[in-house]
Formats: sequence, structure tokens, C-alpha cells
Amino acid sequence: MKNNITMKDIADRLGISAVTVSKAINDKEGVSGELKEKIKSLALEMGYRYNAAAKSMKDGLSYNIGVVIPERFTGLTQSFYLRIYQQISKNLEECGYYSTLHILNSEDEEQMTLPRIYYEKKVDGFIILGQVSKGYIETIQKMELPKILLDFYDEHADIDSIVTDNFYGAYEITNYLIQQGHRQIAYVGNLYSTSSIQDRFLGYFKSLLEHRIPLQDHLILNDRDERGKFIDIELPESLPTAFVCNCDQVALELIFKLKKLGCDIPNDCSVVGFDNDIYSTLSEPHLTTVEVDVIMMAQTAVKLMMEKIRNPHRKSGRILVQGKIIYRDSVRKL
Amino acid sequence: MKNNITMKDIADRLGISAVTVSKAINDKEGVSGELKEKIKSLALEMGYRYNAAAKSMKDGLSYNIGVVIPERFTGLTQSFYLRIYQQISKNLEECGYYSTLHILNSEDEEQMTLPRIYYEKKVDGFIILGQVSKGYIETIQKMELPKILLDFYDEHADIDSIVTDNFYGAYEITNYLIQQGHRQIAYVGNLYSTSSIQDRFLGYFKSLLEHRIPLQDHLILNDRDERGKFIDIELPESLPTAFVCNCDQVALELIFKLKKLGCDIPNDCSVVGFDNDIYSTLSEPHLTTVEVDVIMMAQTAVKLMMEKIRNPHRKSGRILVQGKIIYRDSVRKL
DNA sequence: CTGAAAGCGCTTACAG
DNA sequence: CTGAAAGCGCTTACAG
Repeated sequence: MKNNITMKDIADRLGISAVTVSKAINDKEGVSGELKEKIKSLALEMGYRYNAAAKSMKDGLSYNIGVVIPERFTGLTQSFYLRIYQQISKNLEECGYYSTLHILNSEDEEQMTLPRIYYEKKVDGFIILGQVSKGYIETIQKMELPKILLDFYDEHADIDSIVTDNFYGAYEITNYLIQQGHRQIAYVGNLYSTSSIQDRFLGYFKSLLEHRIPLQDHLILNDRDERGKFIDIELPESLPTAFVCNCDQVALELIFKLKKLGCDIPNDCSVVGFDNDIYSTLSEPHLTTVEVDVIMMAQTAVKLMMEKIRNPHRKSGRILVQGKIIYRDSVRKL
Repeated sequence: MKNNITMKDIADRLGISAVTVSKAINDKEGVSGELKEKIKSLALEMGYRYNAAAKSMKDGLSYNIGVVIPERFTGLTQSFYLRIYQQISKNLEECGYYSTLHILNSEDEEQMTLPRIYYEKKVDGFIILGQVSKGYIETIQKMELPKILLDFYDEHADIDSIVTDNFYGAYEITNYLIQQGHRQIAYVGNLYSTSSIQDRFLGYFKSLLEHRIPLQDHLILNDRDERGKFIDIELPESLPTAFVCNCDQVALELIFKLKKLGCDIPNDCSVVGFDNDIYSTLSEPHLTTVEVDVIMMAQTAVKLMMEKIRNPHRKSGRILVQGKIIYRDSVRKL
């Protein structure tokens, strides 16, 4: 680049040393206020731009955080992780950090190929956004960099993680259905697909237990195969009065399906979702659901990452981010 | 970081110089094949990671591209730009480049505050994804870095831009409606909101002109205010037989609205959209629409950026990326 | 094919 | 308060 002004150039124009310019520009001690102002205004005038690469080299930090999202979570219909990523990027910027997105394709995940940004020291830490295979987690584990699992966790790994309180959210919304008089309540989701779905199921189950409602196998409805691909939901012969869906998207699908069967929502069947994402307001009626706090999740992840960079021994364990029920019109009081 | 292996460390172990290690690792000439292999395998064994910051400093390149998306295009309901961003990020990686996302908030846009990544030389170029104010474009113009406008353009600025061929896409889909026997065709969109909406309108208009169908003011329906906020669409007293909507989201809204009025789609009214995004398959019936080629747009942007980095004088002007009509079930033959 | 020297732009630690 | 020296890890250009 042509217009390449350095601290030395500023120093020369002022007949001082680059050290002093450095101190002034970084607001460090050791420069008189007067000189500092002079330096800063000249820097501005000369169109000086700080060279972050030089600093990076000095202190071995890139001031970048890598965010890894498995490709399968980023289709046309899935903007959730991209939205979290966006928030992360915003929050990082406020800390003088930047983010680099790495979409992890399934091939790299299987072969446990770490992102190139790791091998090029382009990042100081990783946020893994979305469940990856055990093998991949183990590989990640070996990197001697701060890392955080976001929106999922793994018991065998002691990597810090931040997740929505899926268990409690599903527990609460099931309680709500029961308060509304429902007793025949189905759960929609593949229990072996992701830990989120599993935990939401368990929250649902806890609510049933507390209310002495027996768990019925035929009321656990599968919505996807184990690789996450949606399948047609098979309804039980006699319909329950309510459905707890593991996510809004599936709730929306279910509503479409029920409607085609001539079922009126919520008069014949109540349906609740989870996430409060775009799908929650696309159905008629709009979905009662559990809102996942995207802002808080991103914020927590960034804050924790900054702490871990400062102190690599910082351990947080598993942090739960509370959701909250959004009451809309898909539930009927019996 | 503790585990900090450098080329020098490898060189010392082998009793050679760092220069030779550098050549080997970068697959450059001037090392015997045998030695090169020995160096590479030792590097692997020692867990060597290349320090990109050092290279960055040497050649004044960060190997990062900044992608700027105005915040207003990134709401819960708008994943389009985030999807393009994702593709950009993927494509860049294949070129050994990485992306940094900068969400431009409206305050910074008004005050023409450039992203910090610019002032810290953290990026070698900018892709502006989504229409920004004239003032902001002018400010961007002053940066002596390669820059590309993506999904919009500005006549007064001679920044290279890449846009969907909105004009032609709307022209084609309107032609299709006319072929299907429609004559009363409305356009839905605020003509003063974005250049995309304007150009799509003009394509629609050209089709009318060619078919000697007069343009009727009361068939141009506003869908949003000038800041992009959606408003309730006011329908004309007597409904047209078809609607060309400037985007799928609005088409979906319109369908909901028409249905509430007891209008059957497509039997009473045909509706077409634009984008082929998530909204296009959420309506019943699914939308006939123009698919925007996200993959190609991202690819073109990255390719052009790489060329501009190599040769800063490279000019491409305005590149149009063709869309294609996706035929579904929202149009009826009259 | 191999390597000594110099330099990229900044900062740290120390001396004045 | 100010600055000379050394160093961060790599690469380029040149010499052998």
C-alpha cells in the first residue's frame, strides 16, 4: 500500500522518537499532555493508521476469535447460529477484538481437520457454536487455546460451555400446559440427535413426573433422523391435547400437518415451541414458546472468552442462560 | 502462549538456518527435497504453527477482508445477508483469506464512522453488503483499499459493485404472468426505499410497456417506509389478478392478508415474489419467485476482491448476477 | 542448495 | 518526560 504512514514518520516530522509517538497514541504514561495532543492531531492529519500486525507480533496475540459453526446448522432455514454469531461479533468489537467465522464442513469434522486459522495463529481462542462430533471435540481439546462450547456441551470434555437452560425452559412450559388443564401431552423431537433436544425432553419429563403424569412412549414423536435431517412426523392414533415441540420450526411443521388433518389450533390441539425464532410468528395462531436469549448467550460467551484470554486457567464449567416463556395464541385452557 | 515454536527452533534442532526452514514450509525453491521433507515432518512433530502476524507485517497485508452489513438488514426475519456472508467467508478461506464481519449500526452510518478494523489495518479490503447511505459511501470511497458494493450500487460512486439482475428478473417474471393471461398486475414495494426495489419495479414496468399494458398508479402498492420498516399494505378497491412483490417476505405477508379477505391463492389472485428465500416455502401455496443466486454472488465478490488486491487498478464496474425463475404454485393460468 | 543480514512497525524495559 | 536498544517471527535479496 502506498499511503503507509508509520509512527516513525510522525516522530520524524516532530523531531521526536517513535517510542514517544507510541506512548501518545496508546494513551500511555510518559508523554506530556501537550506533546501527546500534538502527536495525535498530526497522526490524524497524516492519515496515520495503526498497524495491528506489529502489535500482534510483539505480544503474540491476534486479537481475533474464531467462531466455528458446523455447516449443517447454517442452511436456508437456520439463521439461529448466524444471529448469535452476529451478536458475538458485535460484542467482541466492543472489547477491541474481532471475529472470524469458520464454517465447519462435515468432511473436516469427520477427519478432524482443525481450521486453518488455528495453524496460522490467526485467532486467540475459539467459540464452537453448535454441536460437533465427540471426535472433533477431542481434537479441539488438544489446542492450547481458550475455547468455549456454545449452545451445547459434552460431558466427557471439560471444555467450558454456555447453553440455554433447555431443561428448565421445557420444564416451565410443560408446567404451563398442565396448569392449563392438559394431561395428554406429547413431546416432539429425536432424543438422540442433540443434547438440546434431549435436555428439553428431560425438562418435559420432570414436569410430568412432578404432576404424576405417566410418560407414554407413543407420545414421544420423532422429528428428524440422527444426522438432523427432518422427517415426516408420525402422529399417534389418538391425538394428545397438547404438543411440546423441541423447536419452533418443528412446531410450525406440526401445525401445518395438524391443520391438514382438519385439526384446529388451539381449539383441538395446543402446540408450544422452543426458541422464539422466526418460525414462531409464521403460523396461525402464533406460537407460545420459550425464548432463547441470544443477546445474553453471545454476551456471556464473549465475556468468558476475554477472561480466559487474560487468565488461561479460568474455568467456568457449564453456564446456563435462562430463557423465558413468550405467551401467544397456540395454547388453549381446557 | 507457552508452546511457542518458531522456525528458528526447528532450524536449531536441525542445525540449519531459519531461512531454509521458511523456504521448506512455504514450498519455495532453494531447498533439497530431502531436507524439505525432514523439516516438514519435524515441524509437524514439534507442533509448529505458522505465525501469520509476522508475514502480515512483512508484506503489509492482513489476509483479512472486512464485510460490512448495515444492522437494519440483520433482524430476526432477515437472514439473507448473513447467508451471503457465510458464503463469502467460505470462498475467502479457499483463497487463504479470512473474513471479519462488521455490523454497521445506524449511528456510525450517520456519523460516517469507519469500522475500527480499517484504522487498525486489520483488513486488506472491504465488501459492503447492503445499501448504505450516500454519505457513508463517500466516506468509504476515501479509503485507499479495494472495496466492493454487494447487492446494491450507487451511480455517483465509481466503486465496483455486484448486484442481482433485479431488472431482468422482475422483467422475466412479469412476462411470465402476462403469458399466463394476466393483465391487471400490481407491483408491491416502496420505489424510494432501495435501488433493488426500484430496479425490480422498472423490470416490471418494461414488461408492461412491451405488452402495451398501461402502468396504473393505483396498482403500485407501498410495503414499507423509506427507512425500510414494513407497513400495512393498502390494497386497491378492485383487486388485480396478479401481484409482483419485490421480495418473498412481502409476498408472504400479502398472501396472509389476501387470505384473510377470503381470497384464494392462486385461484382468485396470483402472487409472485423475489429472492427465493425462506419465506417462499412458508406460504400455502408455495411461491413462484425469482431465485437470487447467493452462491454466485459471494463467489463473484471474492474473486473480484482477490483480483483487486493483486491489482488495485482493476475495475469491474457493475456486475450483474443473473437470477432464475422458480416455478411453484402461486400463479394461475387465466 | 544454503544462509547472514536487514527490515517489516511496533513495544518493552531500561537509562537518562 | 523522553528515547536508544533490542526483540517479536518471518521473508527478501543477495552472497557463497
